[in-house]
Amino acid sequence: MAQAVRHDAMRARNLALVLGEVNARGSLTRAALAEITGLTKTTVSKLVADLIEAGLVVETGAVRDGERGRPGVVVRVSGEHVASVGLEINVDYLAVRVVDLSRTVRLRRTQAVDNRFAQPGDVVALLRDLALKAVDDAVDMGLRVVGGVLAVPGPVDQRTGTVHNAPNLGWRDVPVAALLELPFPVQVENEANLAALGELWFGSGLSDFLHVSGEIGIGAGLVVRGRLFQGSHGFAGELGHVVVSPDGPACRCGGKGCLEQYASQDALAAATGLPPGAGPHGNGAQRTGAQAGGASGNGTQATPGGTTAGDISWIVSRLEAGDAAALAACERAGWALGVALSSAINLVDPDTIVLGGIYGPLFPWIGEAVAATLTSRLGQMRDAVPPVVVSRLGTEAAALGAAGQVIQRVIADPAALLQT
Amino acid sequence: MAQAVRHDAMRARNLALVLGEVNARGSLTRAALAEITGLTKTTVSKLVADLIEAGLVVETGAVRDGERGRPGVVVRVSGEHVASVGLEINVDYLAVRVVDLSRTVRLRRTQAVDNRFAQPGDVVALLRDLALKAVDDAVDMGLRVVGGVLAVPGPVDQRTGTVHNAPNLGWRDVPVAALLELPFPVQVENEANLAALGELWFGSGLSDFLHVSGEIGIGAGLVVRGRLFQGSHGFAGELGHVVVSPDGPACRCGGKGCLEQYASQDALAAATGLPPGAGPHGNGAQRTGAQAGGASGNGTQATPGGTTAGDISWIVSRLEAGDAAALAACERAGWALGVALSSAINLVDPDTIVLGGIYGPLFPWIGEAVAATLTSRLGQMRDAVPPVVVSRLGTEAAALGAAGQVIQRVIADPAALLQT
DNA sequence: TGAATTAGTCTACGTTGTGGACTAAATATC
DNA sequence: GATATTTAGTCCACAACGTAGACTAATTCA
Repeated sequence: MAQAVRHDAMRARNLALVLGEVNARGSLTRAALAEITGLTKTTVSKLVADLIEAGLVVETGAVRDGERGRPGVVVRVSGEHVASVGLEINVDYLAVRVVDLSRTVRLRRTQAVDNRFAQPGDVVALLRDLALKAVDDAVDMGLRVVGGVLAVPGPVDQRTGTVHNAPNLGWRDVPVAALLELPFPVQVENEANLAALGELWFGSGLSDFLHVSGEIGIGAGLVVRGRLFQGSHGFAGELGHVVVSPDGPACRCGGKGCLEQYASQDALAAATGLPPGAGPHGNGAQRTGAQAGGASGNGTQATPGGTTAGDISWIVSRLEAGDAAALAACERAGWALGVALSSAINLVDPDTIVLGGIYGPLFPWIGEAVAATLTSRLGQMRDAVPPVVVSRLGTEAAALGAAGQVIQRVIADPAALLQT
Repeated sequence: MAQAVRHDAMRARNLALVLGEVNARGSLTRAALAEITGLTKTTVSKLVADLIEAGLVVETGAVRDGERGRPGVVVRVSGEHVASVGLEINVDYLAVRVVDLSRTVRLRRTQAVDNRFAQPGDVVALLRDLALKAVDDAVDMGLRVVGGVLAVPGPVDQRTGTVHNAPNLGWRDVPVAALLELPFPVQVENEANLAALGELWFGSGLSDFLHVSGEIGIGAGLVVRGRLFQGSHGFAGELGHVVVSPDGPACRCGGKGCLEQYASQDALAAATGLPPGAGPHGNGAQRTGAQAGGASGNGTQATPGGTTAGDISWIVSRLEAGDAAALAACERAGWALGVALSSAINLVDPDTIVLGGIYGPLFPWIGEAVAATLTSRLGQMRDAVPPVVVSRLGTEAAALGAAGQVIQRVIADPAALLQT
């Protein structure tokens, strides 16, 4: 529910307003800030002084010149003091990113591991080591890490920081946030949502889009006017289980003909001719063992062994070689993605479709089929069919979005930081 | 973009907070308000005094008693002064509702007309007459009408108050808001969205749901935490064109196998055996003529003549008589609705599904099929499949939601009203 | 009848933004 | 090169609003 506004809340709000404008426009003089915000020069000066004292903003020596009159002193967001960590647990790697307040990536660390062979506790312990090392390095750079967010491939209970169900990791009800016990608050979020936020803050500059994360599963994150849409329980965006064909192949979710059966990494690998559990990495027996250790309910899946990230480069190599099966698989996946997206567009009305994850490398072979399907299904009713574009961010998107979310929170409420 | 907070904005916010609590909890003493809002008794008293002076709130003689100590004076939202009008243009009727600030419906007026035989200008002129008469009556009751909202069956450009495309009326780019020229601001909105808001404010008391409006077309409105989700351009909720079967019957939208082809009023009437254009009202020749005057692009539809509201009671009578074709049509419609809703649930994660419009009278024959389809498609992945319930509001939902939206705006920002 | 308890008002005060005067630092003009 | 003009930023008296706690009012309990 809404909160009472007292003088301190008024101040907090105006601090956020000023910092937000500095953040959005790069660098500004106090005079320009007064003009934009509608506050008086006096007030803006006081607010900026507070922000400078807190180390969130710096005066650059540079002054705005050219016009006549006294030149203003330009301020910009300072990346020298405050930072956040973005963490990611995925099927075949762990990732840590440190991002400063000016949204500069200060540290990138990715470690390849096969998490399907490991217990949740071990995975989290390894991630914890990586995170603590990264924080140490950040401190050496003079940065203060104020918080972190962890991306996991599956739906999450945000309140408790528990991973509800991550089928590709074989996790069920794992209290990751508690297990991590880092020296700052850590929030846990669905990878697909964070990848969308990564695209928002580190991508092409759009602020209204549906971001599709193609991985072992297929998730999506909807950003409307710069804000993530989460649904009633935070489980929105399960694009992978949108119906493509109501009597199509059975899916692990219990439905039939879900998008994942046509366009997930596993489906593409199988259709291209990769034998189940016989990809470039590991072997079938080992994998099955790992799965039995954790996952359940995957019995109905077409490729019970699952695939690894290496498989996607194998598929790309087949496509580049002109392999007919691979090309046909992409054509079909593109069509299915188009069908599912046409439902999504009718329901949530996104401005643009951004394809990320495996659809990045596969874009040359599926982009056109997706766009063509959308045009044929939507073109008659609408003035404009949402354009389909590819994300520039690779597998980084989720970890960057995770780090960015903490930064976003500081920008949106700098007063919370001043008090401590 | 966010706005600067000055003293007046602080006050406006706190006025809204107090009024909002009074509105939400029915009636409260100043002391209770101070407790709930966290404001001091002094401040609450001042705010309440302003609200009383503006006529938005009244002291009821009644006092809260039972406990010891001085009894408090209870205040509640006053329905005696401020009111709004909800307007609706639909295929076969015009509706006007006057609702006061306490959300009591003060005036109901519905006029049956066949708007497919009329020019937009004539329809709007008739509605204008109805609205002005209703406003006169409201004034006689001592009410001041502060605004209105108009519900139309189709997507709308809210900024300009233009109906983009209402296929069932045969309207295209009609500037309704301008044509209406009522003596207060009127906003135009999609009927499906307003029906969802009607359900929110006048229905079963839920604040998280997807409301499905079954009519000639099928629309939906998503309410999350008491707020309507609109999408990037305000066109979200087009459930009627969600894919049920990608190679199903052609739809006027250009797609194939859209939900409307299975579960719209027209589809049900046709499947029950109503010959195209030969329903209880009018005849085929007349209808075709009316359609040619306005609509276009309906050539591929199964029942080009369309149906009228009377047809739904005809279908219900067939169902009550045990007609096999009608029962099968409902079974199929329920299944299709379930398939489309399973996609919607995966994408937007609603808490509850509320079926309204024609699905109200049809609920006994389709409710179970919808729920069963949802359970079979979603049950394995989720702890809980959203329950499917029926709306208590009949055809009134949209007009009530329209009126309610103005009331909601006053509650959310009473200060805006005080200034005038 | 008086003590206890709770509701609401009154008054001095603190915090924050405002508006206009004032100082500072640049360019334009003669 | 001196002076006018223009724009940036600071200073100070003031106004708006919420706060805190004393105070009055109205009820129940003993």
